[in-house]
Amino acid sequence: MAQPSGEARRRPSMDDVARAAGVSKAAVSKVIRHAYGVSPEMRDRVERTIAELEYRPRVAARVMRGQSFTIGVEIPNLGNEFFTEVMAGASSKLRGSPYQMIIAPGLGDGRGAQVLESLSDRQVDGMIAISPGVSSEWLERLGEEIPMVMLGRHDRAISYDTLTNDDALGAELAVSHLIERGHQRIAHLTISSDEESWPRTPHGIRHRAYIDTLEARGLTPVVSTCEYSSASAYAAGRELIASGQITAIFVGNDALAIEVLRALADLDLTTDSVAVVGYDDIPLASHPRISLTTVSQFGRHMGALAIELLLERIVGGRTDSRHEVVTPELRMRASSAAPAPLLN
Amino acid sequence: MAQPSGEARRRPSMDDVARAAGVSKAAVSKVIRHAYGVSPEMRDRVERTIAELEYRPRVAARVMRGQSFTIGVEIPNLGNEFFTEVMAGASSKLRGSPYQMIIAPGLGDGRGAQVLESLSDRQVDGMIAISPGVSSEWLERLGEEIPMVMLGRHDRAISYDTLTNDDALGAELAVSHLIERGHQRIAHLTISSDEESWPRTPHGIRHRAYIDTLEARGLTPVVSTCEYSSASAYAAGRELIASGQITAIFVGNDALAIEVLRALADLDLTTDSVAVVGYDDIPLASHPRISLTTVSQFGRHMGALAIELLLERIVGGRTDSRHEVVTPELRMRASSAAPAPLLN
DNA sequence: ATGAAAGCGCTAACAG
DNA sequence: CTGTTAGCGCTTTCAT
Repeated sequence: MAQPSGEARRRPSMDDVARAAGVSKAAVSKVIRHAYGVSPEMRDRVERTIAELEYRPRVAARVMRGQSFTIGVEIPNLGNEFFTEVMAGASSKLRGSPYQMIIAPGLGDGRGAQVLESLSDRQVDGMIAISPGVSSEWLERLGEEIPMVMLGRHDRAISYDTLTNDDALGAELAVSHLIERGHQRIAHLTISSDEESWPRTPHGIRHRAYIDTLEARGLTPVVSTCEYSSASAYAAGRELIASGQITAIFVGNDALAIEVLRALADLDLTTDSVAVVGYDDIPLASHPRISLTTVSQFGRHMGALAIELLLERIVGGRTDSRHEVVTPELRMRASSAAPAPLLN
Repeated sequence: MAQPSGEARRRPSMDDVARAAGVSKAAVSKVIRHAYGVSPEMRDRVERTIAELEYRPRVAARVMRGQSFTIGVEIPNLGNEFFTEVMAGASSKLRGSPYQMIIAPGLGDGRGAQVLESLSDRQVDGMIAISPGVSSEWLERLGEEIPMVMLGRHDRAISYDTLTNDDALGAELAVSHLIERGHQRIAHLTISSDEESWPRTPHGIRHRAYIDTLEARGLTPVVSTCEYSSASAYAAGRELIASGQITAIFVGNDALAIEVLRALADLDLTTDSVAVVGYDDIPLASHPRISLTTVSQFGRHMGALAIELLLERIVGGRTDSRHEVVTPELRMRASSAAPAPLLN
């Protein structure tokens, strides 16, 4: 049975293995790194001892001299299925590689930099992040220290890679679709952020494209903003619906759009009264009970692609930056029916 | 502007700070650890230099001597909202503490131990995990090395804490509710696992309670199992519904229940034909389009509680184990209507 | 092919 | 109150 707890057992070190196997630490090190210069017999002996002692190298000690074999991923919000899809894509791409992924959840509001710093303090071999609210100057400096790929940033960085979808196209697809369905009074619900970075964030670009598409058709934009929370999206959506002035809402992303559907239902309305279109195509959007028209940006694929780019830097040694853009696609579902007569 | 990329800048070390400030490393160390024995002037000078050089201690070097100020969390599946709720609760509890949380996503099937090991290799100061598929002997050994709290394990461990909800009660609440609603032919859709551990996993216990509750009322159990995936749950749910032999399904958790709702809708049926009850009360369950009757086990609260238990060990030095049980509550919603006449 | 030794950046005794 | 010193467990030249 287990020993009395509290007496923390010390785990074996490389020295213990070396001693037990009657070889040098260097030999053990070579064996675990699959490095050259070890005879089959030695390898065998060492591996046997490692198994016997259940030895596992400590990452920290390893990091002091070499790599951590760790990829850090910063994710602003665990509750948004789009992000978890990206993680899933990344995770599956990493399978079979010696790299392990750790996720650092965001701290909300403008604290994205803190999370990136803490990942860097851990000396991950590379990182993937989704941090719209960090200045590109700051990121450029971080990118010089550590391989990095940023998702959803439209800046042409030189020290790190970016991976986005064509947000302008996606928003245009969404809005054009509503117009083609016959909608004239289309609102946009988006996430507010600071004036400074806003125009280059995904939401800022979608917003711009929404405005442009409407104006090109001579229609009037109606913009409402909310914070990045279910409650805020619900409230803003409800207000928009209750105004009775619109027949459709293009929402900044699916997670928020689903809150708008909630508000709609709470007002005893359906998407036949007010059409709703989202962005991301999270798995839930295809659920028949939700059936949300949306724009797919292929989250899983983006996650996998991000890992590819990162490994090109880490393993392949690439140092020039790449900027990949994924082409989004419209997913037509039941939430974007043709407009009913205006409520008032 | 940024330097040419590729020329990775070396980040300053404690030595650099000491040199620049004209003091010893020890002094710098004391300042960043807020340790005793530093004069205000020295503290001031060092802090100024730290800010100037933008110095941040490297976690790895720190770990070699002391703590990592990191809490590792193992989560089997990022896509399940219940788990992300637990994370959110944990994360909010950690705010303001010097500890940072990192999440290691599960690798699927029986590879839970691997993730725990890799967290331990990183020498996190403590860890929280949801690993039903790991033997308790193995966990006891790990618990002797590192403070640990396990969620959803019903074993009375001695080297680690456990935190569960009363799964037997929860399942009984769910099944009794269906019986009271008038259902007689109630199926159970659950997640299969190895014979060995199954009876002590949350799903095993819910299954047992389901059987017992039905039999106590003289009703016949109908059990279907699936794997931990949307597709598998969908298929199993669809088959159960198509059989036409049941009027209600108690599903092992909400994520799977939502797939059953999907199958139901795809068969052009509603919960008026086949009632559905889940487990967990994820945020989506309360969405009016879903309105899933379920059993709440207060995920956010559990996450926060897990951190509390862990900090008692890490900071407070507690070494005896605690085993907390949360009392679940039924959440009645529209998905558990009274039964319609049998289909065949 | 193998091992000895230096050192990564920090913390913790211990001296002064 | 401050600085010196000895490691923590690895990787990596560099001899042998």
